[in-house]
Amino acid sequence: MARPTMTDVAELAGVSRALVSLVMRGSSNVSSLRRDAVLAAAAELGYTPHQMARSLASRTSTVLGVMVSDLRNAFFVDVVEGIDAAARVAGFEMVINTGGRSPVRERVALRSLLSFRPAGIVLLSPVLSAAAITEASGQGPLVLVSRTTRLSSVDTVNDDGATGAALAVDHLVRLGHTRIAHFDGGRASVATARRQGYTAAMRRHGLDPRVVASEHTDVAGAKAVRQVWGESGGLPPTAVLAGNDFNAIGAISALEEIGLRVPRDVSVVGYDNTSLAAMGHVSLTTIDQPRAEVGRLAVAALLERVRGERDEPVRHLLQSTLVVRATTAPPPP
Amino acid sequence: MARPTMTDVAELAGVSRALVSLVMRGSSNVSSLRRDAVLAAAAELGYTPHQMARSLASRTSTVLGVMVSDLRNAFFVDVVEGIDAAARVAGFEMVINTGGRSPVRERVALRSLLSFRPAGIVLLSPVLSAAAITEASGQGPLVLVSRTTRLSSVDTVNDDGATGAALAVDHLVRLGHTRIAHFDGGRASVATARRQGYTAAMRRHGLDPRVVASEHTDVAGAKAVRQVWGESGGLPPTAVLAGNDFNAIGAISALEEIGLRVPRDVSVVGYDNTSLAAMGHVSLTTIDQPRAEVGRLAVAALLERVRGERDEPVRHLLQSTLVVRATTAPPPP
DNA sequence: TCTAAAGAATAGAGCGCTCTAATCCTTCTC
DNA sequence: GAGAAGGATTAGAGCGCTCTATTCTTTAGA
Repeated sequence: MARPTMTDVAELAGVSRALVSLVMRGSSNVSSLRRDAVLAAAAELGYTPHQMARSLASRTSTVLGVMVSDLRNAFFVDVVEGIDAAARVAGFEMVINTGGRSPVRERVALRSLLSFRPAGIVLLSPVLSAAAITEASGQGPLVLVSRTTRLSSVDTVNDDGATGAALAVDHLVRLGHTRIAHFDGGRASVATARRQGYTAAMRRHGLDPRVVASEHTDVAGAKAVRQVWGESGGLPPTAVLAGNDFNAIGAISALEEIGLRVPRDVSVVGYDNTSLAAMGHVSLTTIDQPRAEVGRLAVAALLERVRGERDEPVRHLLQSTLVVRATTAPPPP
Repeated sequence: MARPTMTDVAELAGVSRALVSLVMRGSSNVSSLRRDAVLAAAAELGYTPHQMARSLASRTSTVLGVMVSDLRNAFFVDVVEGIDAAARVAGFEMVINTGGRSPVRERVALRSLLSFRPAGIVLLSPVLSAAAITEASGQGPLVLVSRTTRLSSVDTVNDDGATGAALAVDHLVRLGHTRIAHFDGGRASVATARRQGYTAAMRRHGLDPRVVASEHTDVAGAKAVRQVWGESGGLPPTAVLAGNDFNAIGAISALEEIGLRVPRDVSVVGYDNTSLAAMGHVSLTTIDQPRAEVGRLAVAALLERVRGERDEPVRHLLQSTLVVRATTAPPPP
């Protein structure tokens, strides 16, 4: 009942264990006679190589570890799919782990991933401490997605949040808006670039930036709306650039609750173009990041390090695009 | 630069490798003197046990493999979180893999998972062939979530879709609806129970069931609406029980497009209570499954098998609850 | 016919760990 | 002070595989 091992296959095929190993690894220096015998024996026994024993003996790994800070964020899931596709093409297998946006849990998850001695690690928007990242980077190639670092042993893949935010501002200005608020992403690692891009773009247009503290959740988006429109004095914005799509959805709900129509009274732009934004019922104007490409680049960077083709860090900065849907329109007269 | 091994720690601490092994496994038969020395040495070298070598030698595994058919479905993600939490408590680590709703990819993913010789496997709503499941179940404990089987070597955790659907019908009937349609989930494995529950509940109320072929996507939901309301002859339904939340969202969009208001003109009920449904902007009446509980039960079932505490299959059928939000109301007069 | 070279197959050590059995200390008892 | 008992420690084999030599075949060349 025990699972068959290489020795079992070797015995059945009447060859040595080493030959079985060669066949399983697809070596060309094997006569087709023996190869067929080995494959037949393996099939008969239902033998499949023991991945762990294999990587232990070869001191190599075909595993790419991926730590996702938050699986509930559709953006990350799309990146994961990109990673998976690229990894499969390269003959690697992806193994995911999640940290639930908690530094402690992320640390545990990362440690668990590392205990498999993977060929490399991708951290998706980790909230981990820089120290933990430094430590992990000593164990092998490491790529950071949606987070920056100064470590030269670590590669990064980020979207150009500054340009993306500027795209949104330009779009709104073109529609005629002048009072455009930004709901900030708070401690999210991508928030800084977006905020700076927004502020710079507003200045460029000769407009006053207005950054409202918020977070990347729908609850926070709703709260920010109630705060801004609840204030007395000053004219309220006619447009909002939310920190991400979730925040935008929350904002829209809250706006409609206080009797404002989107986009007739207020325009709203999201960020990330999650599947949520695309749904007919929502139809959110938003900024799209090439998510599959993010995953692909992360894997590519990792593999370059794995193969020792590169030592210097690479910093990918991906261009975003504007996706116009139904939540933006000219401001009310 | 090579990663430290047990031998390095043993030498630095001035003890045998076996003793280091005992300390790392937390054995109580070690003097605190030696234990401290070993731990100090391990800390100094930055040693962490090599999980693969460990499980190879012990012929055991602390890995629970999880194959998720579709990470984009928030429902599964919630179950995964439940699995993760339960696994961690039991001292196991979860490793995820995804099959992208393709039988071929799922097969690859499952094989990859199995090559790690995990302690057990959870398949989340797989579209895999029954043959592949049978084969995998020979390799170790296997739990199926959101899919049924007759295999006695496999445990299952499902929600009671029939009762859940009945809950929705009862709610709508109570509001006064009599023409209630059901948008079927097609080939999704949970669709059958929901459909049967709907049909039975309608009959129980003396109403005519009306099942519309659809799928578990928003596009399909919209299409079903256009089909039903595009028909000439007969009165259209005043309420829809969608196959799941995505389908419901699509249906709502399409209804609004053809000028019908939800819930004033038509009531819509979803299924799964995904985070989507809870968002203010959507606020969907839906059926809630205890997702974290699903994950917990799956892990529990797995561990009972791992520990050899049980041989007969267990079939969990979880009760759902109705969550009333803003998409259901009495029918128009 | 003999030898060299290339190709095919294998022996055996070792990857980093666990586990069994054996050995080494203490301490306790009479 | 001898022997038993029991806890602490270690030696060494082995998990399922890969990898470096090494050996065995075969074929080609002179």
